Amino acid sequence: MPKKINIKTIASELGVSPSTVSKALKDSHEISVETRERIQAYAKFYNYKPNSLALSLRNQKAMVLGIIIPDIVHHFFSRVISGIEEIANHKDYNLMICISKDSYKKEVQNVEMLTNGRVDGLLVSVAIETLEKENFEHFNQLIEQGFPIVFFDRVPPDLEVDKVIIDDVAGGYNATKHLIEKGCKKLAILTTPTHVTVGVKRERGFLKALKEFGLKEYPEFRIKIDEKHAVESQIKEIFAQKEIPDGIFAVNETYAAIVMKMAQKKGLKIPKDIAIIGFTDGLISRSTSPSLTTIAQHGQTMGAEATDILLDLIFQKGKKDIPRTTVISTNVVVRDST
Amino acid sequence: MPKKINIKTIASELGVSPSTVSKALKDSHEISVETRERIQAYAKFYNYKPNSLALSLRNQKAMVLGIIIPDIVHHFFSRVISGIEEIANHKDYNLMICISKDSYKKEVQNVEMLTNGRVDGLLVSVAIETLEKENFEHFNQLIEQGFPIVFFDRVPPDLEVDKVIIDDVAGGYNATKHLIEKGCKKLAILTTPTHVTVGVKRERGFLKALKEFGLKEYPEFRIKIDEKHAVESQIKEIFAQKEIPDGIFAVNETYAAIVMKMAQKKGLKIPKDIAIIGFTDGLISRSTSPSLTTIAQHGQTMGAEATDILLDLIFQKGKKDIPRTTVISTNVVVRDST
DNA sequence: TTTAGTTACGAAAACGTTTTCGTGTTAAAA
DNA sequence: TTTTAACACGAAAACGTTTTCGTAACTAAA
Repeated sequence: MPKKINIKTIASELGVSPSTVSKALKDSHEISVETRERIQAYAKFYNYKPNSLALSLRNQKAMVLGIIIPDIVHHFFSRVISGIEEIANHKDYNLMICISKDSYKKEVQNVEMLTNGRVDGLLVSVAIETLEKENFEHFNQLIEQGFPIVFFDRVPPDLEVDKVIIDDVAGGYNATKHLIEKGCKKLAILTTPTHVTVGVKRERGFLKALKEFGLKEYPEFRIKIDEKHAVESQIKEIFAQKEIPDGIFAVNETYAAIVMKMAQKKGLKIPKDIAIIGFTDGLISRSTSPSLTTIAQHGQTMGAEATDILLDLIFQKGKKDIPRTTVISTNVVVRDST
Repeated sequence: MPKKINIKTIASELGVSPSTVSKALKDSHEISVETRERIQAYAKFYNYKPNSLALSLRNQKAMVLGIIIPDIVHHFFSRVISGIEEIANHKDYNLMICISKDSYKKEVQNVEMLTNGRVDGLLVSVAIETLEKENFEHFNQLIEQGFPIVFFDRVPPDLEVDKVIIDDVAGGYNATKHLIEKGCKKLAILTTPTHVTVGVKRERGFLKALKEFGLKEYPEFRIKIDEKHAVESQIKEIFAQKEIPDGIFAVNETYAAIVMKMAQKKGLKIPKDIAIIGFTDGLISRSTSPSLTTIAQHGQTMGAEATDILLDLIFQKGKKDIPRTTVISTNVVVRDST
């Protein structure tokens, strides 16, 4: 098989100019039928494909969307990407994915590398370290330049920018409400440190539900889990009290699965002695025994929605609408743990 | 903030030529110290970043690696990508990910789109449909052109090309051996249709172990699951026999989790009545009750290994070594289901 | 026969870089 | 004073396209 071929070689090989070749390949009527066919046949035979880089440079369009996520080994993010891919693919856009590993530095690097002509727009879920630092300068510059960008899931709190988020407060509220409706009175929550926005919001929904239904708050049943240390030993606190809760809301699947196992090890029956509800309807929820009632997050929908917005932004570049925040609602998936 | 700036604007703004700017930014000693500093200061102030497309076009290097995978919502593939990312990132390469959705057509499109200057090399796990069709023409062309390409996990069987695979036969063998050592005599296997190479290989290992240890084969306990239909009803066959098996080898995590639940529903104790072993050490295995003994696949290692090979290929472009097949070994992760 | 209008193609610029090769100026050596 | 060398910069080509504009040749109308 011969090496990769380009317009210039076709031109010189066929004794015409590059312009003629370019036009012929686009079926321009500027070129005579014979010449056109001759060129097209040659191109087909040698399997000519235009160089994307040259095209992008010329057209000032990369036909690529950039994604920056904290982690890829993560069911929810995979689903989001899947949603993004679906929409992007439909409009002939391709994906360039970078992983920040929740590091501020890597995120800054990723942003810089992607926004220099490589991509036409950016979909970002912010790194935890960035959220802790509260330093969004790298995004600010882009936004002021009018670079198309949409944030999803983990978003910078006070930035005037398009966002797609899960309705975490409502999710937390509904999860709690579900537990209460199942008859739980003493509720525990396994949540995250305060800088993880989603955890905080779910917790807020939890508290809201408690208040609304007139249930007591048990501070000793509110565990903020720091993943830097052993998760189990932190959860153990719940069972160390003289009175254990009769319902647990875990702000993610993993915590829910862990606490379920720990409870079972203590001889507690689920949901009879303790009901457990998780967040994120991933693979884990289905495979625990009993299977886990959860709040489904619809990551795919989130990805699709964010991409729709981004493509709008790219398309109507220039005239900027005011940024909007889109909320993806959740729903309770009832299984056997409640 | 001003708009994005480039070398030309810097040049005209500062009354020098583009060449001077380019050299100054690279600290060339061809340019006087004052001019250099003037240009660098200006560039820094206006946050100049070179356009990657132009660079790639000029250098004939994209500094991007292409990945084609069948699916991204898949723990194993996520891990592979994570491994790829780690190595690639170390060498300043970025990732462009395409998802074939196991469709032949999409895979061909992906290959074409990636290999036209956009990426310097390709990492591919082949779509199921392609394996069924046994049509690898789109890869053949690349290989003959000497385009750097490495296949992983799902590889084209008879192509002279670099591959990184899991030692599935050994994995299946070890899984089966483990069951036998635990005292199982009547072994069942939940496997895939014949065109899924990995399933077939794991099954081969299974059969090899049976033979070696002198155990009987039970054709009625060999279920080839077709995911196009309800998985449960196919598995049910196992329990419909008058004698049920005392050990089950599932060629993936999902089947293992499903059969475990079904067995439990029949009132069987695990591992007392039936031992179960899965394949792929993912999230599910940890969260079932009892937790699942599995064969760990080391997806991350596979990704890293494949990337190492690909980068070698890219680096020593031209002088082609003979293609090698690298085998990533597995190991048994013993948990509570056996 | 002149003019106007097609037809069919090529030259050149542009996208944003880098790099090779000149070249004009100045300073040092002969 | 002339030659040589170093210095500091610019022009231009190249990467692979597309597109605007120009124009030679031919055809048809006046």
